[in-house]
Amino acid sequence: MSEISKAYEPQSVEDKWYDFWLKQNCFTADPKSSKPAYSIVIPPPNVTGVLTMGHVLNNTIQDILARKARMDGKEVLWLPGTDHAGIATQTVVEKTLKKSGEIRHRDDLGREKFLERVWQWKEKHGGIIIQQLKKLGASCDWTRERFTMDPEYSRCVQRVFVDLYKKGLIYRGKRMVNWCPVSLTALSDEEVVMKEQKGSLYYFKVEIAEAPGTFLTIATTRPETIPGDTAVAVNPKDPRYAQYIGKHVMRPLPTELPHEQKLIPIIGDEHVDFEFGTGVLKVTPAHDKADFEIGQRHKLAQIEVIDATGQMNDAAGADLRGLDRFKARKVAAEKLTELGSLEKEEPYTNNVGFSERADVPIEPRLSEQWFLKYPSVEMSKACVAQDGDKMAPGLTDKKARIVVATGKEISGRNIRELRKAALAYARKNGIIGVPFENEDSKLEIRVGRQSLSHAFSNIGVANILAVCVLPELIRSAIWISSEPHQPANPMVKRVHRFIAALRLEKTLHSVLITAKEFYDGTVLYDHKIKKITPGGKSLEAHLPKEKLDTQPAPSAAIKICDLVAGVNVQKMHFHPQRWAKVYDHWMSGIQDWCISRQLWWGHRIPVWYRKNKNEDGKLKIENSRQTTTANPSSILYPPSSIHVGVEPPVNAAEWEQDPDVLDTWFSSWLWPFATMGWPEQTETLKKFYPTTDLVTGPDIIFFWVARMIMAGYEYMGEPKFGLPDALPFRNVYFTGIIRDKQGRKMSKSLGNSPDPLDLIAKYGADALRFGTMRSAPLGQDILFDEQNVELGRNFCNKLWNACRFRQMQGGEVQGEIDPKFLTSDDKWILLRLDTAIREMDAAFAGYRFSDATATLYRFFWSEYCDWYIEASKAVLGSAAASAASVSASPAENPNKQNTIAVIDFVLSHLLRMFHPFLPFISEELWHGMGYSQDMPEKQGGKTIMFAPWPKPLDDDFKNTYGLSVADEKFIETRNEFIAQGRNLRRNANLPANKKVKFIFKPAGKTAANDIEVLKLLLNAEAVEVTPNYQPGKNVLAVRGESGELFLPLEGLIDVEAEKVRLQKEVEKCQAEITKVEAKLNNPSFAQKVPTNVLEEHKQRLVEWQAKLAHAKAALDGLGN
RNA sequence: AGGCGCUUAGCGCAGCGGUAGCGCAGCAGCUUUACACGCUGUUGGUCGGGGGUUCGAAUCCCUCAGCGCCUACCA
Repeated sequence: MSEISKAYEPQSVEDKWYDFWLKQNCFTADPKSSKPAYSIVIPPPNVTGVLTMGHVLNNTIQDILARKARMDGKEVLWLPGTDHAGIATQTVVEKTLKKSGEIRHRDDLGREKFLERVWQWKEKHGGIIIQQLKKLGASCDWTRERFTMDPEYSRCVQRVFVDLYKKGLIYRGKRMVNWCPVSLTALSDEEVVMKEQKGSLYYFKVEIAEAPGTFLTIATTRPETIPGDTAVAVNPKDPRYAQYIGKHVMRPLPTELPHEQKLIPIIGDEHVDFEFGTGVLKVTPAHDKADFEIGQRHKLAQIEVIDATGQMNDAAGADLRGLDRFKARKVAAEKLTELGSLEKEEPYTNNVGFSERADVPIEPRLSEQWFLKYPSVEMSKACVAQDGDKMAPGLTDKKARIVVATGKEISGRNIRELRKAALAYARKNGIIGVPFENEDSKLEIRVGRQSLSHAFSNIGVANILAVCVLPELIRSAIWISSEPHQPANPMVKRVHRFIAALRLEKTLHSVLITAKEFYDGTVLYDHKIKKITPGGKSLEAHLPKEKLDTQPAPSAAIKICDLVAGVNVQKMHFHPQRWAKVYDHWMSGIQDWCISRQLWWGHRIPVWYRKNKNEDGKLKIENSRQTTTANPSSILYPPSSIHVGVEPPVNAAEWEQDPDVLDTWFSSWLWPFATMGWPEQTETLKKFYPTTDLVTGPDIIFFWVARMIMAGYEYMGEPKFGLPDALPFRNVYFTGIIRDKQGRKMSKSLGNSPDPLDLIAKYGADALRFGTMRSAPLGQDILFDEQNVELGRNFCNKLWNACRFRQMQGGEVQGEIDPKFLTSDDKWILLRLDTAIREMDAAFAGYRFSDATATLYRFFWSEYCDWYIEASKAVLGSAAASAASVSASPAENPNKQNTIAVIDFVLSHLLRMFHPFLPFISEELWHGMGYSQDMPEKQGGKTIMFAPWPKPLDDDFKNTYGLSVADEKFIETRNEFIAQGRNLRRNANLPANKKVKFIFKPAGKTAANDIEVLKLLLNAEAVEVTPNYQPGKNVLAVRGESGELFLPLEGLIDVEAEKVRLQKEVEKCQAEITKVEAKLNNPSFAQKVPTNVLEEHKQRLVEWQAKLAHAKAALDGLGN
């Protein structure tokens, strides 16, 4: 680094070091290492995707975590890979082929040929995003790169399918699914986005067959589905219509049907909202989810009138047949008008589900699909730490008891409000039982059934101190335990969650709760013996039975508190934690997952059906796309006609494989362990599973995070892995969403999404990383502004030049600092470094990366460069002036040598703190400055990547070098003083380049160097030290702790500006004094306030009074 | 409709019970020998409105308003 350029040029540096790291295998993870493991799996990007700002944010965070962990001495695995992204990829390839005119439909090529083309596409575009990640500096272990359609990975997917099938969790069924008429596939609920659509609400009347002349009016947004109606529903409680239940109406469409086929029944169903529309609902079981369920309840027929492509079929009648569903809507409305049935049409806006990928309205459609009942739901739900969980450990302390014992009044205008307030209070303070309002609206603490319900729903398992389960619940609990996948009422689910939570405590894993124990009374979790105490005897002994339900008084509750404490479940943490609530909510209402997709690109379902010849010679194989039969129940195959297995059946010719593939997420959810060699117990799994952190966006919390947790429990929880916990990761960091300056989402159509590669080319990868991280506070969306990247670039340049400055002082790296020669500024910067390291550690502990960058920015720029470097010139400059030649050795001047040693000390720490954020420039300077030479080969000698993360300075260090808070305080007040001195110049209207003479009247003794620093930082011609100086007229003056500083104006400059400034100062002082005095004069203030605060205020008053006196004196000095 | 979050200087944010702060932008002045991708100084705020608790509120509570996100959706 002898000829170091004036500006940092990232382009020449970045590739060089990335290649170096790769060649030296710096990113590869060794499962045999004795170091503790740190692991993270990349959220696999779409294999054919390109890097977006979202990826930049996400992967920068992961890289920061990985690099920090390496410096902490961990064996780091950052496992990269890509996702085959079924629908997205297939759609892109299909579009491209159609665009080139090669095909009109994928059927033109056929499955095999089409897949060939997708693989070709993958080969061509698949590597792009990986290369881009490398540009960003991502330190992934590329030797372990995985793709979700790698042969081994595919095997994992099939194995899991087969396993879940055998467990009875995967079933095939004819259900209402979200059908995409463009992609021609079913979608999961998560792949459907709701959008507001303007349309019409059509009111049409139908005649009641049994009461000619009587009409019912129905409101609908979808008249085209009338031919599919098989009933009309009203709410049985609706007095207007209840009388008609059981009668029939004439369905107006299709018109050509004979009379008897137009008759459909009027049914009563609670689902009907009598406030909406007319209160009469047409029921189309084949094309609406809710209607389907009504149909199930009333055993209605299902008539499909819309085909897979969104066109009306024969059943829709002659008028609509062959029409597109939207066109058909208009035609149907016209038809109704013709029939005199349409009463009115009003504009109406409603939410319609859209296919996320194809961006067209989905069509609820009956079809045969594969479904999964999620496994390990209870464990997965309970393992994520919820808000307030952290209170659990302290719940047995006084705080928890006081809440109850004090019986604090909580008010509310009505019962509902009262309950809300009570719950909020309980949540905040820890509770025993749950505050509950009784018949007189008085608050009481109730232990019992109601409290349980509230406790579970509102406070979360971890905060519950005592739980008494009553018989009614107990039966439910047993039921749900034996039927884990049955839908259950909310109360039962809560109980179940509680039990799951108990089981998470290892000692409880095998505790069985018998029906008798439940039924006999109460079940308790006894914190002391860490057991559920059966039979409820322990509780009965302390609490008379009648108190349980009726007299829940605080005193009773306290007794329980002494005996029993809550369950503390803190396994996995979300950052920010509020996402845990979202997760919990979704897990509570979890629905079976439709896992089959009518696509070709993906993992083909490992199910084969025996070919059966019909009379016509055609193969009789269930094909979901052509099924129109109305059998809603799941289809059971005799074992001889279905084969489910990883391997195809023998006599393959007699079998036909299911044509469908699996949802992409059905492979992604295995990512944390399928990438590590599962189902074998590999070295990698042993060492690196569970992973430490996961970094992802909150938008895939359901798609991916939740499912990975469930898969983790289901598959890594097996005894053979011997894991204390099966969860796939310990922390989940949710990034914000990147938006543009105006707060809009980045999108291709808006063109507001910059290409990260352009930004890297323009500013450097480090600049992009730093700029992004600096503007990305935990838990908030990020407004992207190129200015941030520019700032990152400037920052790198500043760092570059700060190091350049050190280089220009010459000499070898100075390792030894001699306490004898430390200046005040040296001590100060060392103490500031200590603070910075501590702040960094705190920021990392809380995943607050923007705080970390703020600390780096402040310490390096505002403290090190602006103050320390400038002050150090007082020491360095004098020697430099006398020995400008290159050969001049700092050794000739021990003061200079020592200051350089401090600079080297600070910079070598600083570069390491920068490294996770700025990997390239920190590495370049690490070597360029020669800091690598002092380090052991494997700890920074070869690369800064493995240099140890700086530790805060310990007391030993501080004692050795005589660092104390007083040193810090001294420089800080000195700096304020200098700022005021500079302000004097400014107020005297002196141009910055004009050298003037200051007079300094020290308050105590002052080191010579401190005076020199003063001169330098004030840009003064000289600072004369005159202990007895008496300012005359027209002398500007400021006062600080170390003394007074004067600037004689010698009649050169007008003093008005300074007068104005001083006047303002006087006013400010007076205002502050008034404020403080007002407080101090308040008798209750002095009485009630803690003494330290009182002292602080008194001290403040003295300070402001002194300042005021000084300002007034200065004003007088100017001739007032 | 429910849930969550946000509202502090022109913009982006921090502070979360004890003298209102940071960065950017703005303004003024500087080729001060590391850096103009820089240096120095500096102007901007009754902390969304209202009420309450407190000796003391940007900070805690209630309430209203606006913005955003998520979940669920009524045909």
